[in-house]
Amino acid sequence: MNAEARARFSRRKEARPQELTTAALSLFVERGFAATKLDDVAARAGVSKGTLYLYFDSKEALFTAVIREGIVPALEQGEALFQCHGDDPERLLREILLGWWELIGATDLGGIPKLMMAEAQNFPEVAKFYFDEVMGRGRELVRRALRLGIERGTFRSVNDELIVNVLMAPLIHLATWRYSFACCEPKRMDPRAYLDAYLDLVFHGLLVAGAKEPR
Amino acid sequence: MNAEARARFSRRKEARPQELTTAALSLFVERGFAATKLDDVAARAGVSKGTLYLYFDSKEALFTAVIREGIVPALEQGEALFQCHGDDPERLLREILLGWWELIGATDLGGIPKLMMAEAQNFPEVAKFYFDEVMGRGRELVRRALRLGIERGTFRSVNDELIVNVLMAPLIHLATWRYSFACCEPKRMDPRAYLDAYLDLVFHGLLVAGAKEPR
Amino acid sequence: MNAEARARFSRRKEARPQELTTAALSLFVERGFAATKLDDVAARAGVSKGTLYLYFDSKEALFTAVIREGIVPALEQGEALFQCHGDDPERLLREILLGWWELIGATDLGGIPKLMMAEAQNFPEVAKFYFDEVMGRGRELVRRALRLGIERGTFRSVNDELIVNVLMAPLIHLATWRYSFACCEPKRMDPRAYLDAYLDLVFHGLLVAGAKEPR
Amino acid sequence: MNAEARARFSRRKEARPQELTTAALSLFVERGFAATKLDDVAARAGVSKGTLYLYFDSKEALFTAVIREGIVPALEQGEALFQCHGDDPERLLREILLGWWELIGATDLGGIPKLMMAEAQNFPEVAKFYFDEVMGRGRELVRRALRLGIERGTFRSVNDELIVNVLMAPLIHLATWRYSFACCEPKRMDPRAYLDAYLDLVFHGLLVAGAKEPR
DNA sequence: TATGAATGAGCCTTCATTCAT
DNA sequence: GATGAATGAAGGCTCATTCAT
Repeated sequence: MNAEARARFSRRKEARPQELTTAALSLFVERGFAATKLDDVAARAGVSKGTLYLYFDSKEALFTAVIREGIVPALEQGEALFQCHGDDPERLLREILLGWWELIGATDLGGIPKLMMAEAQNFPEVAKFYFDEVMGRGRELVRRALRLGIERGTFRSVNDELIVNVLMAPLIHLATWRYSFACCEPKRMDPRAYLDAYLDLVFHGLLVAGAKEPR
Repeated sequence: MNAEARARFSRRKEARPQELTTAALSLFVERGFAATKLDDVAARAGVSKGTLYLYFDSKEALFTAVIREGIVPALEQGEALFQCHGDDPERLLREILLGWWELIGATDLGGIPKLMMAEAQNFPEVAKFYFDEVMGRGRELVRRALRLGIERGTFRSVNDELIVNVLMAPLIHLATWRYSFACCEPKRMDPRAYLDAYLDLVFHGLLVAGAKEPR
Repeated sequence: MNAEARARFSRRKEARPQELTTAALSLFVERGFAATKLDDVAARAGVSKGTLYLYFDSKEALFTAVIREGIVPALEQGEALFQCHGDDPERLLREILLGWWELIGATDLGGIPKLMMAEAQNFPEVAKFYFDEVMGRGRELVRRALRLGIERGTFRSVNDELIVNVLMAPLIHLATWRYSFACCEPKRMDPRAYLDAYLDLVFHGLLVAGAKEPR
Repeated sequence: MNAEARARFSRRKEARPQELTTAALSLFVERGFAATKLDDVAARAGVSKGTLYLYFDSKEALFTAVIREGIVPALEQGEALFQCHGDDPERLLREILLGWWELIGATDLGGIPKLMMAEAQNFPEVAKFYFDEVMGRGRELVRRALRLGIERGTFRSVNDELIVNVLMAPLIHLATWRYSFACCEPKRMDPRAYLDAYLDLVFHGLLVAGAKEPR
């Protein structure tokens, strides 16, 4: 085997796990874990059923990989983005929330919250990991922005611990929507308009009365 | 068998379907539809597996009944409650939102949104029914309160169609939480405190700037 | 369900495990454990594949039951038979050896030694049970007869512990033969003649020189 | 590549088949044919799984080779050894029986009888070959010694055809033991002591009454 | 009406076999 | 010749569904 061929081959081999988790994610989100057949996962990834087992020990191991390896990169990317905007709490918070949507909610990863909520009780260990490492880190970003705004007197003095959940809920809801009731709507909801209405409400609710209008 | 015994027996017989849907709901919510075994549903309802088929044609028919017969009564009860409070939009909206929590979110029915979201794509017809008849009617209640407040000049002029979703999301999130990540929390979130922070944010966001502080 | 029907039904149900272990034994002996399909076991027992799992948790549990429940009754029967012949060592030993053949070797149980030898390393726990509870008890019978003969001066003073194995080997060999090379023989070996030659050799080897000819 | 290296490499290449059959034999004996994975055979031989198929067409072909090529050389060696001792039947027979143990029973080949008995019905053609070419030739050696002894008046007039089987059984039993119940024994049986007890019994059983004590 | 033994289609998983490198 | 990734047929096991009682 010459070097080039090995390289191509090897590139293929290294890409396999992600090809498989991507295929698995889309089907798990669409149908749920138990209702998804590994045959279909393999077919969507363009390989045979047996190939799956070269990379994952079991269906459950595949699920774990889908969650663990799916979202951590996006999370790290997000954390990197929001480490510098230290001076304007409103802008910082707005960018974090919109950034979540653009980096996760609007992408293929947007189904992970739905999937993880549906399966949390069936996979307590994965749920614990997701709760601590994924949700925990995401919430910390939001909370720091809230605290900064409160300290600066830009935001009202809210309970940041609880408000984080309230703030995230409509975003998660919107992401989940695409994989649940979207097809029931006669005319599709425009995510952009939903986000505008959401941010408008949120910042009117957060900014202190005398502050200038939210942008 | 005397008349009283017959009556009790008959009451029992008529109660069977609901005993079964109740058992099924709790398991469907906990594990998901596909991962729930009819054996377990029957056992939880205290009957044998075969008995299930005297009342429901199939597992899917059971699911349909769980959704259709589970939530419509609560919905009707809710609609009846909120038909009269016509004069104070803020109080009306607050009571609708809190009422949803108390009548649905905090009860055994609180898992239905989670269940229905998870299975919407597997049961498009049930999802359509739920979207139109359950969510549609619930959203209509909220929207009417919003419109009233806007017309009266109590609320800012928001896009009521979109804001309804934003308003409901944190409530649904809280209800779903109990069946997903609640067990991951080191110290449990207090629903009452969450609701207070939520309503505080929402009404600060909705009331016009000059209006008196939300209660 | 009336009493008679229930009885017949119930008789059926109680007989099932043994019907299944009997079918399994014959196939395990014929093909080996790993090469035997549960489909075939079920078919031979006249039931469907799923029925097997009403009575045995797994293929391995079926194997365990085949061994444990197959041979212990025969063993107990054997022990009961040979508890009384205390006065004539030669006759006692002869009857024990022939009795083993008639009660086990020549019956459907005759394949168990072959099966157990083939699978001992795959099922160490079952092997331990078989070694201790089955072989151990069988060898003890033979050894007691040997000792009695030695004490009485009928048998030469041999190492009874080791000779037990030597004595049993040709019997086990004959039983195993039926499930291995029997079909390779152009003309079938006559078990009766084999046993006669075996006993003739054994008693000529055991009896003290001066003793009268073995019968 | 210099001549020496080529030679070593080539020696290696020619040794491959035997390295593979040796690895396969040990695993087949330990676990049985069906329960042995070719992955493990290849790993034990230090090659990759694909390499196996350069030398054997299928798993069954490997089994055939294990039996055919494994034991025939030992058999030929044995036949060569015992062609000359024509004058002393007792010594001849004793050396044949002990020779079988040392050449086959005590070596890696000792598991073949166990393996072949277990798989005879699954591989009728190999069984036929083994029965005719291996067992047949071995038995013939023993039978000739028996006949010689009977003709000379050293041995009693036994049915040599049947007694051959009786004589071989304890040896095969001892060889099989190592691969079955050996690990169940609290204290291991000493093969040498077993063989002594066995030969003592056998020759006391065979020699005519008046003959001098067996050695 | 109620039961629970029986069924068999279907899925996860394994592993002998192939083949591109 | 040697490798090991890929294949897919086959088998253990589950569970929704049926039906005799």
